Amino acid sequence: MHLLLVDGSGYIFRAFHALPPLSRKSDGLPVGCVQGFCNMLFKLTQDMDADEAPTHMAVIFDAKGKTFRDDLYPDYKAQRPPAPEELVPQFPLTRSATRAFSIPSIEMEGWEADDIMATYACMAKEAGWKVTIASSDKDLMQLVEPDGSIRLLDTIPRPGQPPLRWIGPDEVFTKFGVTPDKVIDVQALCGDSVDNVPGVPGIGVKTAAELINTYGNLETLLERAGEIKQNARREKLIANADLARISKKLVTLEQKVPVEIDLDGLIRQPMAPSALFPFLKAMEFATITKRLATLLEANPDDFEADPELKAGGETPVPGAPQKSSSLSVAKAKLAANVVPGSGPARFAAEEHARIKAIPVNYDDYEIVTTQERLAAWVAKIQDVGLVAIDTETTGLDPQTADLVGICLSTKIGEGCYIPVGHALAGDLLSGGGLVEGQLPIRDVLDALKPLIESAAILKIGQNVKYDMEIFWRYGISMAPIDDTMLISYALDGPRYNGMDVLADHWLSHKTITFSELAGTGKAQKTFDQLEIPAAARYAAEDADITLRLWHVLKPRLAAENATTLYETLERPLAPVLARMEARGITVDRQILARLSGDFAQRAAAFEAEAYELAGENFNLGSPKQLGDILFGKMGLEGGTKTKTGAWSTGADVLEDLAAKGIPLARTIVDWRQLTKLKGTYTDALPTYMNQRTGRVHTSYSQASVLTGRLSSNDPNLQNIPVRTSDGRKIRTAFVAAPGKTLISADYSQIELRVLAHIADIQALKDAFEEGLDIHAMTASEMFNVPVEGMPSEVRRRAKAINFGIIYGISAFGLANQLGIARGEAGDYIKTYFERFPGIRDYMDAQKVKVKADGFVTTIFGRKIQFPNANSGNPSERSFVERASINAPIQGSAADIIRRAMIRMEPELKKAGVDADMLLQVHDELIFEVPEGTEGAAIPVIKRVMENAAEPAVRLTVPIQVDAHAAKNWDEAH
DNA sequence: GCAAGGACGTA
DNA sequence: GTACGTCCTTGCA
Repeated sequence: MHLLLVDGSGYIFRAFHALPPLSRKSDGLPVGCVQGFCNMLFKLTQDMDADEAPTHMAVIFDAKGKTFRDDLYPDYKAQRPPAPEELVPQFPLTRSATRAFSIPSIEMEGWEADDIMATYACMAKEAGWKVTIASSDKDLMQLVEPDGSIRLLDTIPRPGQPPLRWIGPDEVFTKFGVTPDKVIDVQALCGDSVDNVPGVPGIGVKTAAELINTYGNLETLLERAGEIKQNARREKLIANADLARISKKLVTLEQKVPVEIDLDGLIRQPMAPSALFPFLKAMEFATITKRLATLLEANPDDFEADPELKAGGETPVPGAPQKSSSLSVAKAKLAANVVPGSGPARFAAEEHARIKAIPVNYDDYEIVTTQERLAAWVAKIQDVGLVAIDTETTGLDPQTADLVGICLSTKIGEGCYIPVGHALAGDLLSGGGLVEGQLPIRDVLDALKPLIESAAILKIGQNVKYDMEIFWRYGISMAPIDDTMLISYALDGPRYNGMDVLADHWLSHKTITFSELAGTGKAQKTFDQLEIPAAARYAAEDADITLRLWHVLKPRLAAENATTLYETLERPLAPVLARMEARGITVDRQILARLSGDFAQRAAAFEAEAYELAGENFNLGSPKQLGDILFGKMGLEGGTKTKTGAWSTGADVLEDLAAKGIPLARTIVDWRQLTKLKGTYTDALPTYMNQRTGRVHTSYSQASVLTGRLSSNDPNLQNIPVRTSDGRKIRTAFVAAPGKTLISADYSQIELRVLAHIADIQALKDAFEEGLDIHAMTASEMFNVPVEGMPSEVRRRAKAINFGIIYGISAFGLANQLGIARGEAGDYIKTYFERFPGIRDYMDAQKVKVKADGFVTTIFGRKIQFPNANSGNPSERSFVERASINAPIQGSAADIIRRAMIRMEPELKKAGVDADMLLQVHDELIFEVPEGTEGAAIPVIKRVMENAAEPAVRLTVPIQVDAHAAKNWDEAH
């Protein structure tokens, strides 16, 4: 891995003096630095590609406003004159240029670009990467590493010198007379007149280097200053020791900036003509446009100049002066870049309108059946550098379905289908033959494999995890990818899941449905049984529509500030989940079979008993029949109705009846438990065992939960019983493979900790800091009883209240949960709010926010939308209030474990630990490791999970993970 | 054959 | 009181 950081702000200032001035022809806007900047980006990527191509890249800018250095030393950078007028409009333009080149542009309020670069360099170094910083700023020289793993690259053009000049340890020594690690000590002494760092008056670089080399470091020097022979020098040092110390703080770069995008988010993206040329055209940079057109094999004439940026662009800005110089108009317009409805948002809206207007024409799709046409498609994909791709298979389970065809699209309106597995009709015995005219599957995969695995070609899909797993079974690793389903999820949540819904909503296009093609129910055909021409229309449409959706949705990420979420929390997780699904977990069939028998017998006994008690036979599984018997025939009191008017026979109702001495109620409860365990688990799980792997492979849905959690299905392995002893027996059937051991690692009280952090509740934070029993502590605070010897009932109530808080408490709900009166529950809540007043503030803030904005957010910026926050229906409204209180808590915890999962595999690898992540259950991760290595694996797993929030968010509560190893899940948990 | 409702397993 | 997925029955086609 190789990270390239570009010092954007540093470049602009230096280029301004080094480059000849240049004005845009049509309106005289000064753009010299912008052009130099574009040339530099182009040159950097070209020259470095030839050598050691950076795999990750970002341009870092200074943000406006104060930094910690201003507090440290109010005169810091005080003498700096205001930026020249010609430079001002070029600041935002260089940011636009960065985005046009598809490079992340990063700036953070309160931090200088240097600190952000130091942080990333430090992160990359820790990860064992190479780092190049494109800057010649001497303040960055302290980051240079003696082994060359971090180097600077001077990119300012200078006559008679090569365009790019490396700055390594030798160059640093030439400049400062010391090794890079001592640069800050030298700077502390000699100061810096440009930044107004004081240093020790009268000491320059030479003297400073001499002193530091003699005494080793600044502190030692200051301590032993009295030993210095030269009078003047000695007195100056003693008198100004504090100034030197402050200076050191000023020049020392912060390496722990809480950056929002982690390293993975900086992965290099291919340049997109649709982003690049509108910008370059608006700037009227002819030469570089031509060079990039050649490089990308794109036609700039296909693109219009960005209307926001082009000379005399239309968009009037509210409040902007009507008549003004072109310069101030440009300034005003650029400021409007951040206003919704302009800049990126406008671009996204225009793209949407443009794409939506292109009709779908099924006749334009191609069926590829010859090597020549296959080769032509391969060439086309290589040219364009991106491809929408979709696999058609014999089923929905990526671990068993076989490939039937592949569809591709590189340009909207075009698409092809490559059939490889359509089967001849016929009975089962004569099956196995393929329809003639299809290319051999091996030939097709051999031709496509280099593309699918090429780092230079972006694969775009809808629910790519599925295709990834299919291709993996054919020996192909799909990367890099973009997923329209995940982009949509990052933007809009699970609202428009599914390509048919996305196409309908964004493109107003109704796609061919699979049922239309293959029928429904038992008679539904599998894809291999379809006629190729019909299959091709459906399949090629999928690829074409996916590409259209990508063009519509991707620009919205930047426009709606969801890029970080998508790049750090969604896109990198998909391959991790794909691998977990592919691994599966071993389930002991015999244990389940024995349990099924046991449960069946005991259920039958309860069934007979129920008939006896009811005085008649009826279907115990029918709530309707049961309700009629209990509240009709037996005439019991206290029955409640469900919303459809049926008798309610839930477990809580039956428990109440049982307590009143109705034995039938207890019998039903027991029967239900056993049949539930049998039907949903012990009978069902064996049917999910994969013939090929002998394991059970769940499927995770990454994009269907409102709060950002995952969900698991087919089978759902996130609701395997644990609360009852019969239920836990099912967990003993989840076992480690021979020679392996399972590890279960779970977050302790993660949601309460997240609540303590978000709502800033000092009492809760202190309790977690001290490692107290949080429910007992709550009980002690609320009921004024000591934790020592606390009755379990008291603790139980406090626990229920804590959970209630997380769920957006109501007196009604708490009363139900605890079986107490509404009034009493209301008193509890009141007491709680009095003891922890911050909680009420948090809750009120969420309610206000959801009504005003229609969404709330997690600490990582995930938006959770509530479209009916202002519903006219009061119960719906209070439902949204409770959900808006819960969502940031549940969602932030979900984001934390997602981050842990994304980092887990590389960190295990780095630590030399062989461990396979198998399952996720919201706050728990299950691993499989070779027997005897659990001692090595557990500390790494705990470290990654406990530090998962950083560096994006520094939590103000400790995070605790408990991990255990055992042969089965029950014992490991 | 399918959708809705009820019930219940998990965090 | 939050967030899910699955099984079963029921009622309508």
